[in-house]
Amino acid sequence: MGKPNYTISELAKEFDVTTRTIRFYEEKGLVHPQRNGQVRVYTAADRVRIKLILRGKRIGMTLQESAEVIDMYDPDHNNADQLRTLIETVEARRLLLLQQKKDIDDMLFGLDEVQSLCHTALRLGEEIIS
Amino acid sequence: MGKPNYTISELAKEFDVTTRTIRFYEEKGLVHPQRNGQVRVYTAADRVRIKLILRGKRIGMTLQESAEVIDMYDPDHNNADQLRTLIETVEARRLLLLQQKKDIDDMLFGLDEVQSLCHTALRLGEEIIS
DNA sequence: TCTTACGTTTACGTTAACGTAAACCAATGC
DNA sequence: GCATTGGTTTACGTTAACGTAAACGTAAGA
Repeated sequence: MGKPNYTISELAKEFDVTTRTIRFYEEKGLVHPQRNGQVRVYTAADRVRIKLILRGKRIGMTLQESAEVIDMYDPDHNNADQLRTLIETVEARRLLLLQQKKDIDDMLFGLDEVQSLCHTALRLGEEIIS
Repeated sequence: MGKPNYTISELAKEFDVTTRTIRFYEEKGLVHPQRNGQVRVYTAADRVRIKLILRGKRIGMTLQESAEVIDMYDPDHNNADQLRTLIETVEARRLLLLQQKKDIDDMLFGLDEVQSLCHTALRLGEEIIS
């Protein structure tokens, strides 16, 4: 019943990465699995961290950047100064993300145009045949 | 009056990259500036290509991926088979971009939460003082 | 008992995307 | 005339994010 635990290969399969990758993330301090003797035991929290890392990767973040974003979630920021610094960090990251969304929208728009041209060209080709 | 041309350092300054970077893109076949004797002369088209490359970089695309996307724009795809292949490529890329948008939105949502927590914590701190 | 599956550490190899430095040429201002 | 500015090629160096391989431990199953 308690919290579910995971082996390294379970997580590797779920997220479609190699075990090497997961151990590498640990090496870089991005996850901290417990140990049962020698073998690594991953908690649900570890699993979420890996998920967030991979989400970051998909939008081109480095592991360090993902680590920073993840660190924003944990409440180890006690005093007001740290909170204000964190808020600024969050705002900076937000701006980057918004720029990325704009870049993606621009690119999607470009793809729309390409697609239209393709379809038009195909239709013209068919007309000639018919 | 004619089309504007650019030196390598003009473009480097405009896009905030080094000249080394621009020459590297040429080395990889991403731009093909003309020459005035030894020196490179960049056209408006070259400038756009560099712009698109950097846009791709911002959302985590490799140079090769950017090159592929850029190649979608040029109409060197003559026959129907090539057009259909291109349409599939466009669709695949579109799916990737939509996933990226979702990832960004998820991350923005997370940042919203973090920000709320920060502000709440700061307000509580002020109350104690007042 | 032996092999098969899964885990471990250690360490060298690899690719992408430039950085950095050397050594050189060409026009320009003083 | 000569230093400065901006361009060139060539080539080795660097960082991130793993891949790959060796060499080993261990528990389960035929």
